[in-house]
Amino acid sequence: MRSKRHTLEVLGPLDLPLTFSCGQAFRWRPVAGDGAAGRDGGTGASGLWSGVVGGAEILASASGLPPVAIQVEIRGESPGAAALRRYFRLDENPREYLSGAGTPAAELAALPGFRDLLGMRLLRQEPWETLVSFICSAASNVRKIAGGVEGMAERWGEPIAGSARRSFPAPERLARAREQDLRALGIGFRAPYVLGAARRIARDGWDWDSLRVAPIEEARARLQDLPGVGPKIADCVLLFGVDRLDTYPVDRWIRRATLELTGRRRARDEELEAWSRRLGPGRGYLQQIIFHLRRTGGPLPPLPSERPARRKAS
DNA sequence: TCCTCTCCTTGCTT
DNA sequence: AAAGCAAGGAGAG
Repeated sequence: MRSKRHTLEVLGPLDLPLTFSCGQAFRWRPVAGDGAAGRDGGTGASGLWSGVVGGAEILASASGLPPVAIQVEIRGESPGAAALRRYFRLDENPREYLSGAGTPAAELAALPGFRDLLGMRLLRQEPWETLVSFICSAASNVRKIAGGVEGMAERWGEPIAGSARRSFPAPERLARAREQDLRALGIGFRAPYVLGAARRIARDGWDWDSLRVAPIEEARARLQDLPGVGPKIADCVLLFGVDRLDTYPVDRWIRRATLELTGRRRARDEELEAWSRRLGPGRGYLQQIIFHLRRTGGPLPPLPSERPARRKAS
């Protein structure tokens, strides 16, 4: 099968390495530099990335100066250029999530380093793969999660024509796996959760589309009914898998960062989530940037509007 | 109902 | 080298 190529024009800033490595997706990896070079040590210095979307391997790279674009080469069943634009969320400009001067979102954007991260694109990923990925994320790290997800694809996924990679296996396929074989991939105590979720969905069916429009509390409750899915993972699935940017997943890093931003010493997760609503409808995207900012840039200063008023000396 | 504690795998870090 | 730690969840108390 001949591979197809597309040039996807980008609205707004774009940082492909950040987009693929920030912890939202787990099947993108740098392609070693081609030819005699090949000495980037897997750092992606060649600028070329390989990922799997549906039944296709996508080779992606960012083209140079404005107009910025993503060059893609597709192997396997092409999802089509329109679907890839959706996947990369190229129809939106991330700056829109900061609109509204004087709002907490705008204050966030003023923090040092924040603007440099606007090239992070929130991918519209496949819900089922997102669910499994984040079930595996419990008390883990990006590297281990990626190993587990890739291992499931290698073992139970469908081959992709013209590619060495495989699609992510459907729930019905994972439901037939043995727990022991899942554990062999290194996902440990999360194996029975993955298996349980796969079996439930394979047996009872699952309507992802209704999660896209359901009231957020109802959507969260439905996901949390699955084994291995609590509040944090439910929110991640909603955010990354069904395009619900009106979620604010609270993990230990976001908890710490949000406490700092609000200038509070302690708060329950629900209170942090309630505060996040002031960040507007794009708070899920902002969460992802805050996460990265907090992990790489140290403590965050309180936002001006949240800073407790200083008492005047009497 | 809500909070806190412990256990659960694995592998890398200190 | 033993202990700590990592994008949590489930179960007990």
